[in-house]
Amino acid sequence: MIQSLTHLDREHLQEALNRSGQKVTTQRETVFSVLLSERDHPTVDEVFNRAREAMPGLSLATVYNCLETFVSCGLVRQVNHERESTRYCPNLAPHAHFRDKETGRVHDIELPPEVIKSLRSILPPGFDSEVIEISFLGRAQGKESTSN
Amino acid sequence: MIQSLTHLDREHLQEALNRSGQKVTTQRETVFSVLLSERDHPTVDEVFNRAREAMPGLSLATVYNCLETFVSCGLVRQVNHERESTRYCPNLAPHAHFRDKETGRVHDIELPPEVIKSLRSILPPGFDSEVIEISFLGRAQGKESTSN
DNA sequence: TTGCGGATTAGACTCATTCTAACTGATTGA
DNA sequence: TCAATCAGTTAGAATGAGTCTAATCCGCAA
Repeated sequence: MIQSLTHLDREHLQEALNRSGQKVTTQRETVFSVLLSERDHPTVDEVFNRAREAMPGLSLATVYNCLETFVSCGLVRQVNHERESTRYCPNLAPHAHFRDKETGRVHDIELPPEVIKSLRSILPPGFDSEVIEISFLGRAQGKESTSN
Repeated sequence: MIQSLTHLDREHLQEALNRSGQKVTTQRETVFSVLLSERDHPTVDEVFNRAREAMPGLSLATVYNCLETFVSCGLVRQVNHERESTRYCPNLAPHAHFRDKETGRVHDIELPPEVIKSLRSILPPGFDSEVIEISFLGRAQGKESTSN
């Protein structure tokens, strides 16, 4: 079930869109609330299906557009695993991803600053990186939480 | 220009294929030597084009098959970046990848064991990972080497 | 109220990858 | 020696995530 946006989330959305000169639309609100309602790193298709419950006329292209918009204005992160469909994640804190081999589920793993620092330190001189992607593949026992 | 396999490399190939019950073929030798000749993380298409210089009849499907075979018997690693074409890398030592935003070139970054350890240590209890993928995105100045 | 520009839409298109089914060629064993 | 077998190869078709296109929609400002 999609929860509608809290006042705070709506503000967050509006602020980020305005900052990059884009508008708040009901489609964007709907897609954004899908991402916030169940933080399980859905694919475009999953977002599409969930969003249509609230907004039956919504088109797949729009979901692609909305998600791309969110990524470009820094509201949401893309998560890629091998060549599987791209997944989307509204957690902006620095974190790695853990992909459960068995369930396919993706968990967020908090990334302490000192680990980020030690990673940056392995870069030879002259290499300057803005983005570091870290993903684990393995098994997660117990833990039914979908994490975020 | 594709160099033909050294005696050692040919043995390496044979050993790995035999271990998983598969055969050495001239196609596999050709594709393997393409990977070793220029360690620049080529895409399937690049491998295909280079390999055809030495073996004009070679088909794309075979290149896919060979590379898949090498991956499955642990001779070669796949490198994925966002949703771009998969690249292939015959460096089996633990390493991260650095993708140059400007040139698109991929460099290998050595991964010291203590960094791997510190990464593993951020996993909560119950999470067990076999594979860790680390990729940097940024700019590499100077350094014309294609690294491996 | 009209016009403008951004957003949305359906459907066509792309292109990496996978699948399929036929063929090849080496090996086995009768 | 010949046929059977079987892994590997091949061309081309199929798949499917994602992108593009061109038409339409909608909200706002003149």
